[in-house]
Amino acid sequence: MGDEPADLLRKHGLHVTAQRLAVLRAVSGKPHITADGVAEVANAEIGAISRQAVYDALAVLVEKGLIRRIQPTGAPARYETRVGDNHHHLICRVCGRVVDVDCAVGSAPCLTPAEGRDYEIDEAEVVYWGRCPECRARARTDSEV
Amino acid sequence: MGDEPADLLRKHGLHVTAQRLAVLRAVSGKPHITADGVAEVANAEIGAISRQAVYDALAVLVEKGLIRRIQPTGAPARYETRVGDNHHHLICRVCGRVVDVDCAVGSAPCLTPAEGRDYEIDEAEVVYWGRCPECRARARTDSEV
DNA sequence: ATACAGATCTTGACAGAGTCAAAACTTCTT
DNA sequence: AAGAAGTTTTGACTCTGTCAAGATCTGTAT
Repeated sequence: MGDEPADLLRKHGLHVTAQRLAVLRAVSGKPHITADGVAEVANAEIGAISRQAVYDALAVLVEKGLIRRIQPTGAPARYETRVGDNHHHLICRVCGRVVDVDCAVGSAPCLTPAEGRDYEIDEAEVVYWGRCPECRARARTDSEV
Repeated sequence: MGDEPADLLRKHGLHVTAQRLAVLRAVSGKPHITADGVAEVANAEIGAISRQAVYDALAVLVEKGLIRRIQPTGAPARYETRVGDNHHHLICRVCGRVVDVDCAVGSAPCLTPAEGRDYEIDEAEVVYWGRCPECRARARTDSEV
C-alpha cells in the first residue's frame, strides 16, 4: 500500500474525493486528454462532476506534480501522467492527434536559451507540428479524385 | 518598386485593400502585437475595420508567410514580421510579456525530433516559461510587506 | 461516535478570443 | 464599363476557461 491513487493524494496533503480520483484515473487512462475529455470520462464514472471541479482538480494535480499540462498553441490544454522525464509532443495539424516524442538532444536541451537576460526560466515547452502518417495518406488519396 | 507593401500583396495574388495594408503596417510597427492591438491601430489609421477583417487579414498574411503568428497559451495570439529566421519566445507567467530568444543550438535545432515516425513536421515550437526581471523584483518587494 | 474548521464541490453568471454565415461591397480583369 | 471573384461587414455564436458565493464533504480533534 501507499501507491494507491488515494494515498498519492494524501501524501500531498490533499483531501481524497471521488472527483479527484475520477480525474486522476481519467488522465491516467487516456494520455493527452483535454479538460473536456476528463469531464466526460469522470462523469461516466461517478455520475456527475462540475466543470469547475474538473478544472480545480487538474490544477491542483498539476501543481503537485502528479500530472503534467501541455499547452499547444491554439488548441485546448491537454494532460498526461507521464511526468518527471523530459519529453515533447508532436501534434497533427489535421486530426489533432498528440504523440510523445523523446527529447532529441538529451535530458534538458532547450531549457537554457542563449540569452536568459535575467529571466527566471522554469520550463521549456516544445511542440512539433506536422501531419501524421494517416493524414498524409488521406491527403494523397483525396487529391487523386 | 516591388517592395512596397501593396506590391507585396499583389505578388502573393492578394487583392490590395486598405484593411490589409493597415494590418500589415500595424504588425510591422509593433512587434508582438495582438489581434486586438492590430484592430486598434488599424482603426486609428483607416477610421474603421471589422474584427473579422482583422482576423482574415492576419490569417492570410500568416498563410503567405508575410507575418508570423505566435500563440502563447493562456494569452492571446501575437503577430510579428520577423519571419524566416528561427527564434523562440520567452513568456513571463506573471505579466504575460513576450520576448524573442534566438535559438540556442543553431539554425533549426529542434526541428527534427529523435523519432519522426513518418510524421511530416513543418514546425517546432519552443516556448520558455518563467518570470521576467521586473516581475521577479516586484515579487521580492511584495513579500517584504 | 460527534463536532468543527477548513478544504472542496456545485451552481450559475461571466469573460476573452476567435469563428461562422450571409449579405453587401470592392478589386481586378476583360 | 461590367462581371466574377475576392473581401469586408454585421451580428450571432462557440469554445475554453474563470469568478464568486453558498452548500457540502473530509480529516482531525474531542
